[in-house]
Amino acid sequence: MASTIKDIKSETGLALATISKYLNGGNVRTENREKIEAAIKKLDYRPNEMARALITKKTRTIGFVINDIASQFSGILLRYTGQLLRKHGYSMMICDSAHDPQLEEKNIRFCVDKKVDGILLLPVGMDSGNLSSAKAANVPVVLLDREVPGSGCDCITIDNREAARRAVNELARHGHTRIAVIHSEEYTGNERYLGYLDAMREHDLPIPDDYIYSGPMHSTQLGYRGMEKLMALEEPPTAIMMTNYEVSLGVVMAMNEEGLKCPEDFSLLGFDELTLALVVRPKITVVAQPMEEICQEGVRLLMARVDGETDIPPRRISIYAGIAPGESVREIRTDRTQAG
Amino acid sequence: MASTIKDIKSETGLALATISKYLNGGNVRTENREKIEAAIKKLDYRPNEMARALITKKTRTIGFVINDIASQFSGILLRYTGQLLRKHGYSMMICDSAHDPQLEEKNIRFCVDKKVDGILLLPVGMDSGNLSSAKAANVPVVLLDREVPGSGCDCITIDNREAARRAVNELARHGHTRIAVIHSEEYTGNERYLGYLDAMREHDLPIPDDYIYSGPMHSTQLGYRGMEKLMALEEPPTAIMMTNYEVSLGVVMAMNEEGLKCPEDFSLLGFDELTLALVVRPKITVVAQPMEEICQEGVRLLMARVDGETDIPPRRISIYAGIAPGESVREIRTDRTQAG
DNA sequence: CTGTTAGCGCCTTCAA
DNA sequence: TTGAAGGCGCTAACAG
Repeated sequence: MASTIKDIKSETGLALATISKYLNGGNVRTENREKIEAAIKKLDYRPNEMARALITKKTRTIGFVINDIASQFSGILLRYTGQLLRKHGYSMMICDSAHDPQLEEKNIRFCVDKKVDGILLLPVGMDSGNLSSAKAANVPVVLLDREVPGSGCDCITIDNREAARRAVNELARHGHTRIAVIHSEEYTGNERYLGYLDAMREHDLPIPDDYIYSGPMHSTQLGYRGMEKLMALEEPPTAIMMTNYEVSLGVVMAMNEEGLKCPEDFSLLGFDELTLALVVRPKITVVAQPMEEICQEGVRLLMARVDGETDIPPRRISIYAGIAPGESVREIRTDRTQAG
Repeated sequence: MASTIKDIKSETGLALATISKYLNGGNVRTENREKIEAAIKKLDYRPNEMARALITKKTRTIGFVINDIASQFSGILLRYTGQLLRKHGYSMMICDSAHDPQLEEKNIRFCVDKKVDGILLLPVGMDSGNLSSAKAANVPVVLLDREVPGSGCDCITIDNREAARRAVNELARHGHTRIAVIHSEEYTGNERYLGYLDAMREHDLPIPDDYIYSGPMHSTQLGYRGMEKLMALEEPPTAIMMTNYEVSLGVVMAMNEEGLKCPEDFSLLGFDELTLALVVRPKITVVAQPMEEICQEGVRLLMARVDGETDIPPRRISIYAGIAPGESVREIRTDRTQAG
């Protein structure tokens, strides 16, 4: 058995309240403080967090419910967030929703049951019903990377639609007119698809149905399947906009298997500056999400809510995401395909 | 305020014990059960896990303390482990040590303070002192992927040394005699380095100091720096053994920057069948770690310990890791370099 | 099967 | 500043 505050009591002969006050940073006579400190060291005493939380109703723990822990993007977000929370004296409890909305609901409930002080959520879907347990228990939730309509939560995203629009503009500026998109129907995938449409209309470019490939969620498979289709087209596109990192992986795999090269055969434009952008040659041009900033803002807002800020209505913070240039977009001079 | 068991009491008029028994799966008169269930639904009652854990001393939560949450290998391990634990009715609390042994010590202590029932540890270093808080609190720990000498814990690893030996044999079989290694001084890096030495001696191959590049820990930087050095050698190796995934990333990046190709300029052999092995052409030959099996065994052993198995001495389970062939190793016919 | 009675380990009034 | 007493929400003996 671990030692308890009572053991400290019998060791020092002091009253429980005195010891408790010391533990919580109160003023105690120097003489007694030394006694207590000695006893703590001797008995290797550690306060029981459960008992403490039972009374104070604070665990100094934040739950991070994440859509897909196996994705690289998640890993980096979690790394930053963990560091930031630690600076605030908070610990982090991570739960993986594995792309499953029902699991997400369970995870949120689990965090609430574990009495976390707040939740960071990178949501799987768009269903604000998943948040009901947190709402009922008055646990503040901050959304990261994706919005959930009607959630009433603070939310940090990048300017997805606008960034996608700028990216596709880049393709048009290089003379591309046959531009395809592979996107998911998730929040980010859809926003980026809308940005693609914005840019295409802006430049008065044709948008054949064949040039739009979509699936329920971002995955390597989605990119792979989409690229297979696009390559098989009678009049294939010259450029492809890939709405997320995993999709990009799939596209590159499909091209590899066909022995096709970028940018000679296809110009590519993706999202996120992760492994792929570092190791594949030529380097792929991507929209680079400022992940550290997303985490900073998210933690800042959540800490404010946890500290009792309750009167302020939900905020939506949109962070600018720039384009990190690579060599995956070639110049097209005439209407016909031609090496750049 | 959330409702408590007392609210159920006043709602139903039953005694606390009856309700408690129902909650814990005991037999209750049908009539009362229906009353309780109705009250629970009406008040949206959820048992307070803290109060419950305070008495039972069981949280049904496992802590997973991981060396580097940003690595892909970790992400996949966490995904599998979370699924397996869930099947056992356990939840998982993930803590990132970010390659920092001191943080690892804090993380383990944090898990112990949070009263987890057991800990899965993918350790940063070799210091069993980090485990003292778990030892003192009698919290079982199972080591994953890496051993910690003197830890007295169950441990699941692959046959690192043997797998590396087999891998280097493969290089020798293709006629390579000038084989270099880039390794870390961490447990896995070192074991794999020993396997390299085994194979080199077995084939009576020279091991110039220049062909061995090492650093304190696995990182992209280590691979990048190492490859820079190897490429600059007067008599460079023809093949390179990379002792982990991040190292491989760095090596490929360095080769890309010099415009060198695999396998024409260098034959490569790595570890882990992750993104790199999927998207880089030619495909890189790697030692493929059976990650799912590692997790299964780890969870199995930990569950046994948690269920009170205390008399059995620590077990070391070593899992066979095979080679997933790619096209990154070319054939060498004569002593001189020659395209395969 | 049900109800009563003690606590789990700690914090927080109060009075001294 | 200190000590005694009560209670956070729940479970685990008992006795009925």
